[in-house]
Amino acid sequence: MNIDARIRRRRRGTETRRLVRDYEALSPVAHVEEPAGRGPVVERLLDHLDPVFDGTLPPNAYVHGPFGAGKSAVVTALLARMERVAAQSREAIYTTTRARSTRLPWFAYVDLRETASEFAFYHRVLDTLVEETVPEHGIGTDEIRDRLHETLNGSRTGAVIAVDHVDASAVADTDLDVVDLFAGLPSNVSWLAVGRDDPAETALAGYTAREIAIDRYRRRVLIDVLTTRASSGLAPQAFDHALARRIAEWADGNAHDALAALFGAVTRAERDGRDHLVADDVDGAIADAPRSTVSLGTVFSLSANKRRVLRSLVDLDEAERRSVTTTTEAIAADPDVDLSSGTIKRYLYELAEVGVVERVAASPRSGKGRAPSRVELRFFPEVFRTLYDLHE
DNA sequence: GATCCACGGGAATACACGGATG
DNA sequence: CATCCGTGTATTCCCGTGGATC
Repeated sequence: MNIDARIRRRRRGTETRRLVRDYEALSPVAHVEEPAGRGPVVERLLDHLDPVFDGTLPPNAYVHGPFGAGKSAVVTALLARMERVAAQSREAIYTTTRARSTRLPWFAYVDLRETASEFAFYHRVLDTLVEETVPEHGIGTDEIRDRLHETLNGSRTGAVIAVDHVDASAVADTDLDVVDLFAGLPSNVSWLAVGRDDPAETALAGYTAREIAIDRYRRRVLIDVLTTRASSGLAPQAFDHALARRIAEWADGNAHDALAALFGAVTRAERDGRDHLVADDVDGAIADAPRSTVSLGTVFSLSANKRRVLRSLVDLDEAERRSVTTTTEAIAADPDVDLSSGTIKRYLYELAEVGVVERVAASPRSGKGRAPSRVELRFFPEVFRTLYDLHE
C-alpha cells in the first residue's frame, strides 16, 4: 500500500479501518453452515445415517467427544442440511413419477440445555415436525406426547432426532432423565444423542447400538478454524497467522476456547482503537481466560433473567464480589435487574450449582458465623458482555 | 378454565466459632 | 481433652402464587 492510499484510508475515517466486520462470525456460540476441518467427522456421521437413503432408520447412537471438539457444530450443520433435503424429498414425492426417489425421514435437533422439562422436550420435538405452531400453554404434557405419537405413527418414514448435550447437568438441574425422555418417543424414531461423557459412563450405556467418537481438534485444523472465522468476521489482514498459532497452542484442541480467546483479543484491539490484532491482545485475552470454562452456549441458554443477572455480575468490581451477599446487593441495586434480592441470591447459588460460576472461599473471615464465599466466573466475561449487549 | 413455569419467600439445614460442660 | 451448646451466617430446599398463553 502506498502513502496516498494510506492517507485516503485515514481521511475516510473509522469506517474503512473498522476491525470487526461481523461479530457473529467470530462468536464461539454461533454454529456456521460449514464447520471448517471436520470433513471426516461429517463422513462418519453420514455413514451412520446412510440407511435413510434406503428408506430405513439407523440404530440409536451416541456421539461423544471432549469439550470444544465440534460435536454440536457438526451435528447441527449436518442435520439442518439433511432436513432441507428431506423436506424436498417429501414434496418431490408428489410431483415426480420417478420410482427411485426414496422418502426420507424427518430430521430434528433438540438442545437439552434449553429443555428444562419433559413438556419442553416433547414440545420442541413436535414443534419442529409439524407446520402449525404447537401451543405452549393450556395443554398438558401427556397431550403433547400423544400428539407427537399421532404425528409420527401416521408417517411411514419416522424421524431422526438429535439430542444435544445429554449430559448437560449444566442448565437442566432438574431431575430430567434422558432414558425416560427417549422412552416416551414413538417407536419409529431413531435418536442421536450427543454428549461429552464416555459411553460407558453415560446413563445411555446399554441403550445405544452405536457409538461415534469425535476427537479434539488437531492444532493445524484449529488454526484453520480460527483463520476461517477471522477472514469472515474481521478486516482483511487483521489477524496474523502467528497469532492463530499462538491461540491454537494455548487452546489445546478446544475450538470453543480458541474462538473465545480470539474474540477476547478482538475486543481488546477494538478498545485500543487498532485495526489489527497484536500479540498483546492475544496474550491479554489468554491471561484473562477463566480457569475451567463452561461453554458460552450454556450461558446463553440460561433464562433471560439469569442472563441479566450475569450481565450485571460481570461489571462488578472486586469489592462488590467479596461475598455472595454483597454481590447480591450490588446486583439488586442495578436498575436493569428487576428481581428481588432473594431471587438473585438463589440464582447465584443455582448458577454455582451448574458450574457457570464457582463459589470459592472468600479470603478474610470476619469472625462471626459461617465463612462467606464469593463467586468467580467460569466463562469468558468480555465475550459474554459483548455478545449480550449486541443481542439484548 | 387449563396449563406451564418463573419468582418470591421463607423454613430447614449446614457450618463456624467460642465458650461452657462433663 | 472431647463434646455440647448457643449464636450468627451461609446455603439448600421446597412449595404456593401469579403471569402469560391458549
